[in-house]
Amino acid sequence: MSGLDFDSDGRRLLDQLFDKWSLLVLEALCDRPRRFNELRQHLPAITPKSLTTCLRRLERNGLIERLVVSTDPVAIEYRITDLGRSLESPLQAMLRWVVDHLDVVEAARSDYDERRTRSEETRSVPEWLHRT
Amino acid sequence: MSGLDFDSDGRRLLDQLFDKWSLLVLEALCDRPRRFNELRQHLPAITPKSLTTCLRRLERNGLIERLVVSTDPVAIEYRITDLGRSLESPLQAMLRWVVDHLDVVEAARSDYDERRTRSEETRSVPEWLHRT
DNA sequence: CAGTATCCCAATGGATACTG
DNA sequence: CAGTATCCATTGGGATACTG
Repeated sequence: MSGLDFDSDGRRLLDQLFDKWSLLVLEALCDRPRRFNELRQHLPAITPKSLTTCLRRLERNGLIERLVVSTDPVAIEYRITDLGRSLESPLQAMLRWVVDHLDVVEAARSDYDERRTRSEETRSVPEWLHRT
Repeated sequence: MSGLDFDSDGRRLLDQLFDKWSLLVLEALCDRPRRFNELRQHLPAITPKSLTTCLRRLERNGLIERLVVSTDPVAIEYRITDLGRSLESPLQAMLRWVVDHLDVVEAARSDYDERRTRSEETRSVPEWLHRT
């Protein structure tokens, strides 16, 4: 009754879905099919290696397809599948939440850090909390 | 027009939100406030260290609160904040998608792996794709 | 263009034991 | 009960260079 029951399978699926780039790549492909280097441009910070890994995973999970288009110099494009499309709206909702709440989360962090540093002048804030 | 524009800030926020346990912990707290060991029971595989880390992060991001309840032996409970609550429905949607599609994703994987192993008898499937 | 191949480091997170 | 302290293994992922 407490909502969803996650056994280890759910846990692991979550891992693969939410790696560092998957959500962003998936969103880019929701928009329209794209090619490898288009995606690289769209996600400026991604390295070719990471992008490859990410695309293979999404493909393996059935969320996207890799298509070899027989044009003159063959083009390779990635496009979302029906399964991937079914994730679109939950995905968009999450991403939208993130952009809509960037500032308030940021504020919460400053707040937290300040309270921490004020109350205990001795111990400094663990820096693992600081990476944005 | 391609939807959301993610600069590095969005990227990093995503990191912190989607660590290995955050979503699950957050969901557990959406249900009702819980105490440390309650959460441990609810997430059987989590270690105390990971749970602590996760809770501190969520707290720092303003999604949950840590409350010291002055009962006889003091009780400590974690409860979701309004900010955290605002994430509830996108979160539930994502988790629901996952449970609803566990089997079809699983099928897609078997499919992918089989096609791979069939087409190239030589190279075996990279095992990093195998961890469920 | 669409990747692969290496090298390498930082960080996540498991296991375990201990504590106010 | 609610953590903290260590130690340690894995790995995700960046940088860079190379290739069919």
